Amino acid sequence: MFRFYNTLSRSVEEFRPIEDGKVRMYVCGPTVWNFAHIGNFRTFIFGDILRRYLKFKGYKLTHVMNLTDIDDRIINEASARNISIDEFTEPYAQYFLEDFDALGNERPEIIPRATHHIPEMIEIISTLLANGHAYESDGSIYYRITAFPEYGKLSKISFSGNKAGGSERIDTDKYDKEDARDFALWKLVGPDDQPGWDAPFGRGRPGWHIECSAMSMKYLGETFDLHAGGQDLQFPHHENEIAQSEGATGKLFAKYWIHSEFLKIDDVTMSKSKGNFFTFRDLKEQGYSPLAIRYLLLSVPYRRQLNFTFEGLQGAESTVERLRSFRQRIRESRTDDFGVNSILDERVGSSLQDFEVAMDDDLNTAVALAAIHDLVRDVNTHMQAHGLLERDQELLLAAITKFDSVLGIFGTADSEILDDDIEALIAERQAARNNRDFARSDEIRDLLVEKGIILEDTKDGVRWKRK
RNA sequence: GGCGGCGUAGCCAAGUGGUAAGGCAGAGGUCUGCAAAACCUUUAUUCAUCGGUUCAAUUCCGAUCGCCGCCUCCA
Repeated sequence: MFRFYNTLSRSVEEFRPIEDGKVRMYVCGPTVWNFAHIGNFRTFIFGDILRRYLKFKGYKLTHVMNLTDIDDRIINEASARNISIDEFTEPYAQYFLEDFDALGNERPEIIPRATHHIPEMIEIISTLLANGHAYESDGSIYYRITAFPEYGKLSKISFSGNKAGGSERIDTDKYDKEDARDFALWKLVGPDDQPGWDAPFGRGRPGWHIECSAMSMKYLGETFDLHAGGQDLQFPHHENEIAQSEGATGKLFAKYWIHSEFLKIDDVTMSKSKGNFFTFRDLKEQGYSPLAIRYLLLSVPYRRQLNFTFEGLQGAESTVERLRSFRQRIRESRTDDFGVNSILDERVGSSLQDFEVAMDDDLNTAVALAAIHDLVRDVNTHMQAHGLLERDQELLLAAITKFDSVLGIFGTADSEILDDDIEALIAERQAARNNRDFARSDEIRDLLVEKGIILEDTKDGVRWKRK
């Protein structure tokens, strides 16, 4: 049973896809020209974990994540440089995707760009105009919220009593709209030399929400299973997507909505306006590893606001290292005996079960990680006393692979091959140690550290790992 | 003003109506030429405060204090 909190119903629900065994999900991606900060990546990492876990559960997946390229600044900048939007955004998209990959995320099946879907947007807007959910004013097209009584069902925002201490924006909007809440679907572009697209209802640019309606429905159908994104997108972005899509089709847009919480930095919310945000690359340049960053970001369940501190990141670094060492130790452990050790057999089984129960419970990554840590500790203790049997080794490596197919925190396996000169150095050091020439032996050890190889002497002989 | 979240050890945090997961850091120990790794032991009579309900509350209810988010095209 896989349960999670559905923003739409505001309750924890059992997950039932519309079509048996098949899940269609949409995640709102970043605006390409923004350099995604580390908080953005928490949302994408949880999108990735959701994706991986659905696969873990055996669902066939179609996962769409857009890269928004229709921001006014992008259009204007590309135009000013006299290059296409694609030419302008490509380097930024690549930059983002490099970070996305480096953090261990699997690429979604489809990563569409808004500017390639203008006809689909125009089609929805035309439908909305035809059925009375939209109207023209001063050449622009607006959504008619009064025509969609369910407006606000996702965010539960009431417009009746929220004016006093809140936004002035709604009342002072300069456009001539029927209702203050109405939002733009298509913004008129006046002179022909301004960048814009031709539409039956005039030359213009799409509004800020229509792209996600157009692309999600194009690739996933008019009704699909999951829609995810950062918590801040809940209103107005996702609310407006619902209004547009359901206004046009008359059908349910997305069955489940999942919003991930923000990050705090040393107890203060990270935001552009506060200027306290780091990008992934900032942290990487400071020497933190992608795995540790990923670990830290996913160590707190997605609906909790994680307090990001450098102390915590340092801790994540240690934890990840311990997990990797564990896997390497298992892989390298000697397995002279054959047979089944029933104690470990059961232990591994219960651990996998604990892991799955935790993930089933609204993707509780904190508890899922605890299941892994418990296993690591118990196996270490066991190994210390009894060593491993071949069967144990297989079981454990398979379990780790299974955990990691969901979390992606163990990283790729270290290369098993060392250069000949490093092999020679290790051998020379062993010889020196055997002669109790510890000065030379330590000298070689330091030398190898410089080359990124860390040696550890164990009772089974020397072990190495890459830094 | 409207809607929502949070306050648990030095830090990050899970969690439940029956008496506190896990990680990091710290301390002591085993092992080691040293180191590293690993392992063992240890660190909250207590879960913001005050009331209430209950045989029993950190967990439910109320109040108070503190912090945060959205309502403003930052995930």
